[in-house]
Amino acid sequence: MVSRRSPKRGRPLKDDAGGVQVRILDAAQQLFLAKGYRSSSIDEISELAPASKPTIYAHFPGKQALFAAVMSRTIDGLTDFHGFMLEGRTVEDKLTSLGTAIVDSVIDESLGVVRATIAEAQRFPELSRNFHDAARERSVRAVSRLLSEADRERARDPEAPIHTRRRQDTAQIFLDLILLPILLRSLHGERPAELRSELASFIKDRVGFFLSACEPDRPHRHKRARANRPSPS
Amino acid sequence: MVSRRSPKRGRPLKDDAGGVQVRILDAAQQLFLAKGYRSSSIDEISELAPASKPTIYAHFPGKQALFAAVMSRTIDGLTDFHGFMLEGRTVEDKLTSLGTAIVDSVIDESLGVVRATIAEAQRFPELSRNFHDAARERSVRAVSRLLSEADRERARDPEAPIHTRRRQDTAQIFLDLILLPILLRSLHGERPAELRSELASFIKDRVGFFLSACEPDRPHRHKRARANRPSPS
DNA sequence: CAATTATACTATACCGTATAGTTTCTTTAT
DNA sequence: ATAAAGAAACTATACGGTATAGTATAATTG
Repeated sequence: MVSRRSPKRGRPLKDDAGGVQVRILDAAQQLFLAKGYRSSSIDEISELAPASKPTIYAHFPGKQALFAAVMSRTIDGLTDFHGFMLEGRTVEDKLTSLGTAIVDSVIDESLGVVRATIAEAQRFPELSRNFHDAARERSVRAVSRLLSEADRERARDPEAPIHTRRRQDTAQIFLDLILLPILLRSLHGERPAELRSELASFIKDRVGFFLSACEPDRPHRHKRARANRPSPS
Repeated sequence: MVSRRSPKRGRPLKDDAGGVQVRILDAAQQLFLAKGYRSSSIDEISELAPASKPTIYAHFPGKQALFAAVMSRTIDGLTDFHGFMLEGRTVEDKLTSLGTAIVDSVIDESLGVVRATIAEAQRFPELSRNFHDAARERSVRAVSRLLSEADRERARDPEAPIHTRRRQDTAQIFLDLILLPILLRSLHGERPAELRSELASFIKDRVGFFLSACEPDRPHRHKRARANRPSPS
């Protein structure tokens, strides 16, 4: 009984771009992110790669190391929002488009990693912490830069650099207001299709709230229209 | 060779308050929440309860059912913030104490359930969804009520009921601004000790931002300090 | 020679069931 | 009443079957 499925054996072809290691990482990533660490077996990875088990152990000392390698690689490949551009005329439009782009990107790319790092926070504490810290820092940096840009466009105000620190806090708030709620719902299994229907109005709402706090002179859409407000006392 | 460890065997005493079932659920909860579904074995649970394996299977049809039972019970036992009171003189103080209480409560009670429901969102989709939806709804309801109260105390304004819907949105924002970031950091393994040091200033900051958006006339602490603020042009 | 494959193997872990024995509560017969 | 019989709930232990991490061996190919 010879090989039954694939006649491919022995040394890999010279042009096996990337090679076995990448195939192993790809397969492992797919399974780990979909089913978690404990429920993904080396045999499955071996079959999916495809790569024989000994080969896997030749490249990685064990399952844990493979998981760690997969996660680092996945994290490195995540979008960092630095390429995003601000579209729209008003500040509100700009921020809405930014929020939408961020949410979309995270929903299609990062859900698996986030779930995996949270699920395995006990088994791989350092990995989980590092991922979260790195993701936060990178996203805050990028959003912070974009917020500065929006601000600079709106009113030429060159005294900005002083508030760099504060501006990062503001960027963090922007992300927490818009991205986190959606992220949490997605992590709990809400399907993208259901989300998308509410997304636009949700983001618009949150951007409105965000601007209410940032722009003192802005009419306050959130609580109640200014006109209706009787002097409160 | 008779029983070596515990002489307790056979039919349970009539006043065996709670009984084996509770012991099983307790043990299962401890393990499931700490190590996840796949990494907790029935044998371990049996040993920890303590309860023999047949007994476990007499009470629950299988591991999945046991997990589901554990999660429902855990969810039912979660604090729903309804007993919380508003302390402090100013609105700011009231909201700060509310935020602190909520964050504290979630950090020491709910982390495990949240992690588990997220981790097993693929295996138990309904459970995960239901948990998230219920938790959201309950917390929003409670916070919403407390916000109304704070508002009513501040300015006697009995026209409130009209804005019920909006007020729930506001409560949701309050939670998203204050609870979610801390929750996410905790889920990624940040130790409570590290968090506590920043907590006070973080919550104060977020409450400030929240109020900036809600109270039009409020001085905007967020953007720049009140004292430092030169008339902004 | 170097990388890889197929295959078989070891050792363990785990779910779920089966068997037999123990203790306590409840019912029934006297 | 009280003793015997039975039912109920549990324990300890072992077993079947499967899955899984990791290793060993020999064959194959560039």
